[in-house]
Amino acid sequence: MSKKVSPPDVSKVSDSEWEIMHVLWDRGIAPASAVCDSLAERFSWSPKTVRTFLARLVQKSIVGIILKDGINHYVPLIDEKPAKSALGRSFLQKFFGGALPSMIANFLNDEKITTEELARLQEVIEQRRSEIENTKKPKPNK
Amino acid sequence: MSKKVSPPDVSKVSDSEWEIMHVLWDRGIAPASAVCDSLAERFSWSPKTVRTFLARLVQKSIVGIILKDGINHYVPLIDEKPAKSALGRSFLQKFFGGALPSMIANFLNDEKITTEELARLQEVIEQRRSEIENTKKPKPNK
DNA sequence: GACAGCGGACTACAGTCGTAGTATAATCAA
DNA sequence: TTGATTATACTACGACTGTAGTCCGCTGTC
Repeated sequence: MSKKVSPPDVSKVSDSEWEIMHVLWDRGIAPASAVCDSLAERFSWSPKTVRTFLARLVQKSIVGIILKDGINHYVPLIDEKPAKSALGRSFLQKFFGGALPSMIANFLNDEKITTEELARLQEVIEQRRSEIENTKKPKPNK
Repeated sequence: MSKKVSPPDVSKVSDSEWEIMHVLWDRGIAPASAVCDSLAERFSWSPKTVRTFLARLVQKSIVGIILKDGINHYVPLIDEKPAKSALGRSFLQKFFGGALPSMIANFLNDEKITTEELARLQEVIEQRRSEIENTKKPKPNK
């Protein structure tokens, strides 16, 4: 019956741990050494440090371990999109009282944004809008 | 000469401290007791706790103290919009590689968003778009 | 078969955060 | 004036974070 033991809570994940998650989401599964390699480009963390983060993520049930060829391989236990959505919602709530347009306006205001990007934004929104329209009344009259 | 001693760094402010900032931004200036009152609606923090947060914000040069009528009044030393922008950019960078459309799409996807909100979003974007158009060529031909 | 290195589990340690308690000085009420 | 309240400053303390170090067992190499 898929009883939820302890629903992984994204709010427990620290900044550095998210960096680990990005790598794991990218690779799907990876041994610690590969995670270290991926991060080496952007951070100068000791492998020990990376392993500590991995261990903490495992403890938090955000990452799982699969033993393969005698060494630990790490896999994300939470999906990327839902996690980002949750974080986004939380951020939105915390700083803009949950009002998406208000947040967007803030982003648009001080960003050096191009009209092309704005056009892309409008596309995205327009598309979503029509999606909603279609699901709202799948068949106009049955 | 307005020499910047230590530029207040928004990344140093913790979650709880931001709640204090919201109140101070709202009120402009307030004694600790008023801050406590404002927060009492949404949190059950002891006044001691609130004062600790205030003190920490002062130490971080995010909030200033003005002595008035013999008691401390607290004032924000950073503006609301720039602070939120900085936080927004940082969030955007951390989770969406800085790609605004990508973030927006994420928000739109799993939110129970209304067509009204989408319409408002389009308005905001359209407005920003025409603003850019106008600044780009203030006078079509001079 | 003894040592060098790698991976893994456990330990360390200072700084930050959430959440107050204590001590002290000034203030108000009776 | 004395006792109660309040404001301010200082202290406390456990959990979480960043950043490793230690110890131990296995493996491959002379």
